[in-house]
Amino acid sequence: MRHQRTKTCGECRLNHVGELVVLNGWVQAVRDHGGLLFLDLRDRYGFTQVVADPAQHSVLSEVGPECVIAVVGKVRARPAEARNTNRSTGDIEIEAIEIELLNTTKVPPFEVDDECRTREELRLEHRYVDMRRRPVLAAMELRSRLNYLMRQSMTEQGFMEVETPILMKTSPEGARDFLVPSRVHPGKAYGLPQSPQLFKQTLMACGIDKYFQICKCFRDEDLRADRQLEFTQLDMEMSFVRQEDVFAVMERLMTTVWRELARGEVAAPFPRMTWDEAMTRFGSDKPETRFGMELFDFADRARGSGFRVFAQAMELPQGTVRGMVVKGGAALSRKQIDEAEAVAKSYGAGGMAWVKLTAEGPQGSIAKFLAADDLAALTAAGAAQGDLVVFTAGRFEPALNALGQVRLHFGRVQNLVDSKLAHFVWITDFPMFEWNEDEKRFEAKHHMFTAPSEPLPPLGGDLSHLKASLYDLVLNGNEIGSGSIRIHQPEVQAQVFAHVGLTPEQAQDKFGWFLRVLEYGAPPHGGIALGVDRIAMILAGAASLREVIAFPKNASGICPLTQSPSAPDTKQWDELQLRPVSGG
RNA sequence: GGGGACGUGGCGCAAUUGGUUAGCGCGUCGGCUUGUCACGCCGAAGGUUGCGGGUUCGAGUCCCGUCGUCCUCGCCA
Repeated sequence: MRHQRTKTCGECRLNHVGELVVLNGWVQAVRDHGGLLFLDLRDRYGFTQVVADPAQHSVLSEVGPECVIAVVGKVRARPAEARNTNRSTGDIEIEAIEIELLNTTKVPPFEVDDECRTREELRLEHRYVDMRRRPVLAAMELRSRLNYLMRQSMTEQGFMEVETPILMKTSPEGARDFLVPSRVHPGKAYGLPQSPQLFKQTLMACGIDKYFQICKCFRDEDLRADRQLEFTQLDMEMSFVRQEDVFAVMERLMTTVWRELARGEVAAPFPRMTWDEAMTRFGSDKPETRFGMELFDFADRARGSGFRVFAQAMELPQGTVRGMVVKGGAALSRKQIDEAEAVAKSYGAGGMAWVKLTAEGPQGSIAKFLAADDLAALTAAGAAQGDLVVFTAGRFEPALNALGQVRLHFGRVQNLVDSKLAHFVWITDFPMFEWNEDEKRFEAKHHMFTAPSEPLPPLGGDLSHLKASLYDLVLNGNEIGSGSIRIHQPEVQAQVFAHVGLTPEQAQDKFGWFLRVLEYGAPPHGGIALGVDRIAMILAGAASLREVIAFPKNASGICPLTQSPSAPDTKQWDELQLRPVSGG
């Protein structure tokens, strides 16, 4: 490169007129008028128009879109009628004196413009072309700002950033670990962190008091639009605190972030809602609170109902029947109602009962079973003529969850959500354990290090109603953070290990080192981890995490750019004393 | 592992009920063009319709299989 830039492509204005400048960048477009040629030069900072006489610059015959060039030239004002008010540099242009071709390009796989006119597969395969597009660049810049604001807020609030290991001990519960085989210790493997959980708790025992880290976490599970194999967390932990202290730190952080990046004020403190309330009102532990259509309890009416599905549901342990009023829903077609039922079924409901309240009386699958008292109960729940009422029946969580999903479905199709709103809400008092039907045992709902909010029952006792000091931060129906007050007493920790079915030997083998941490004066502590990718996605208004990750994996976990994962060669396997079982 | 959608020149799309030589826009290449900024005008090249098999006189279109991408259920402490 002979000519190094003295200005970026977004820099020159009328006050630079007359200056001799050098620009470096990519050719966005060439407009050849024969005796006069215009060329838009682009870099991260903007576009600048270059004017040249093709006869004086033979190199121009080789220059096309996405070539990399240097332009030496003089800034001049454009003729008044030729100014471009759509661009910040539109009042000036560069009169080319010399053009240096820094690199040519193959014909790009797609055009570099703001509109996305190609499939994502191709964009990600050629991310180095795709990211030259302004919207992609803007998402990357947004993320950079987000990282900066998070670091700044946490540092200002007295938190210390500490890095924890990526190669660590694998752990049994929770998501599947990524394993990294050890060469030096054949047959053994490190696990990549699903989160730095135990290290950050250990840092509390270390006396760090306030820790944070923006860190990568890894979970070997199937991907989704909002889930990647590796993702970024803002991880934090603090000592001698109650959950309100954690909330206050996060509220200061999020209000700052929203003020700076969403150009909208968010009021703190955020509303709080217990898990029971979220489930019963919204049918979700991550309620979308930007519209109403709340669920109501129909259990009392369902008991002994002539409609057998309702009556039988009430016989189940934790059995319930819940309803929801869809305003104006009596006008919906059978097909639209069937679609809603399909949603309920896809989330495990046996079906979705419904009744239309029409001028001719109740109509629909369960109309004939509804007595006057039942109809009065629907009216009390807010239903009126012209509405549709839908129901699910079954065990508490599946029945409510299915109806909650139907609620989201109607919210979408009826356009009930104002997408400009940002509703933060803390969900508190989660159940501590969850019954795993496959393994016939209780397992931790969050993780095994969460403190119970009440004393643990004796071993073998019913754990289903036990609540934990466990909380999620929810934004517009998205879980964006999850945390808890932790166990800091080794005896309590040992009890929890026992309750989830770990023998003392297993507990020692997997977590003995951590029990010793607690035995040497660990302080009471708690914390939270925020999903940075999801927050960036919401701020960017993107539909997929991939839009805010520079080099994301596709839905099957393949990196479209590098084609990882790839097959190690024989020598690599040999060094690890490993070999694939099948040919591969 | 299950369900759904999609796959046609480099890119985005079209092609009636199975029927002529698979068409259009963008891009690419060549020519013309001194005020464009999605420049314009003229011309050209570019296709194993993802892959394999089948039905048929005839398949982009129908059937079976397979691969890939996306969405999703399970899964994700």
